Amino acid sequence: MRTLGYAILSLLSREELSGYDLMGRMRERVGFFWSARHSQIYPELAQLEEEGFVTHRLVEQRERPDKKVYEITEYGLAALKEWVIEPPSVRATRDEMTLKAYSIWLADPEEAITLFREQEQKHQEQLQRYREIEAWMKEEWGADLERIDSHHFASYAALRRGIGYESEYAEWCRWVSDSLERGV
Amino acid sequence: MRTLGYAILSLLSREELSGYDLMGRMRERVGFFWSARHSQIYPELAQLEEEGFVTHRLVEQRERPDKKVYEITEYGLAALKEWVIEPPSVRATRDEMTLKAYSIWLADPEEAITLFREQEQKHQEQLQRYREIEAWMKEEWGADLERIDSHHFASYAALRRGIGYESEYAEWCRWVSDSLERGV
DNA sequence: ATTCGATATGTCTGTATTGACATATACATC
DNA sequence: GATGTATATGTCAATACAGACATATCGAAT
Repeated sequence: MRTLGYAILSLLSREELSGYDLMGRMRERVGFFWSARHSQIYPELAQLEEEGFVTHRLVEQRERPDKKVYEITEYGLAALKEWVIEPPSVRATRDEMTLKAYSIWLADPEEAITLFREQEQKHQEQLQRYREIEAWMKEEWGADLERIDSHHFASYAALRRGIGYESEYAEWCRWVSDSLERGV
Repeated sequence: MRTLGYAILSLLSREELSGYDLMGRMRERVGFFWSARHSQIYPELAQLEEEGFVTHRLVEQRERPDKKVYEITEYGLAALKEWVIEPPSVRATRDEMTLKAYSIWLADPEEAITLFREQEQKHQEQLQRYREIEAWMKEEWGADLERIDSHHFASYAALRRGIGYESEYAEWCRWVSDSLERGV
């Protein structure tokens, strides 16, 4: 199956969601390591349903347009459980900034410094947002964060990756811009 | 222009290469942050030539099949220099392991531990390879690594990102598997 | 009344990327 | 002579993904 399919199942295993709400959850919860536009999500939901991984029911609403609420099936949950412990499909890491760094010797140092300082700032800001969520999780969920069969633990594990990633990225940007500044 | 086009230009700005040799260089030098199959590289070279960024000449060989050797043009070098200091196009980070971690609460702990230990090992091994290259660079290039207009500095800057990335990834995998083991 | 924004669900086209298919040369080994 | 491997260059089909196009409901504000 498609990784996007599992990303959707991973959200539906926690709560029932409409396509629209799924978009929001995707952005909030798993957006930093998997994302998709609605133009990809709606067809994927249809296919998941065709394959028997999810079902939907129509929910009529008074104050908003009606919606289709999707629920994971037993079969879908079983597929998700299997996928979780399988080795990941080898997928090339692609990072444009590292590629730019590889050609940084051709650049005007001042302009390169500006670029890397800006990027450092962006990753620093994202890191800050994650740290705030981390503080909130610890406050709100407490000891649940250590219960490995709790979805709170799983959320925290993913967040830790976000923190580590942004932290390392910001540090690297700082190292590059500092090196450029020393070399000017 | 396409990022792959710049990846190719970044290699051709350092040396002339045939499509086949470009494949090799791509794998060795920038493979960990940008990669492509030959089925993408050959058409890309043709398009870069059509757009005036590169030119090629035929080189006849005796002990091997003949080849097309590509060279970056002045125009191509100017385009590369501009691209290097431009902010990167926003590209979604996608990481399947983090997505799996988000659903780890559904998994059998023993099997999850195996998965994350294996992944830790893989990233640790890659980190080791990078550290060896780092040692070689320091030995071989010495003070050049601090000359910001030297391509050796740029190579080192990219390598540092690889080291940071793998180091952080391995550490995260270890944290996850240790947490799972404590929780069993 | 109209306009705007949030909610809600879709389709379509183009590009990026992978994996398979396809072909040819030259050397080394069996 | 046959087989395998590295070198060398391509095409083609399918999938993944982004961005644009398209439509409709409902509440709030003008």
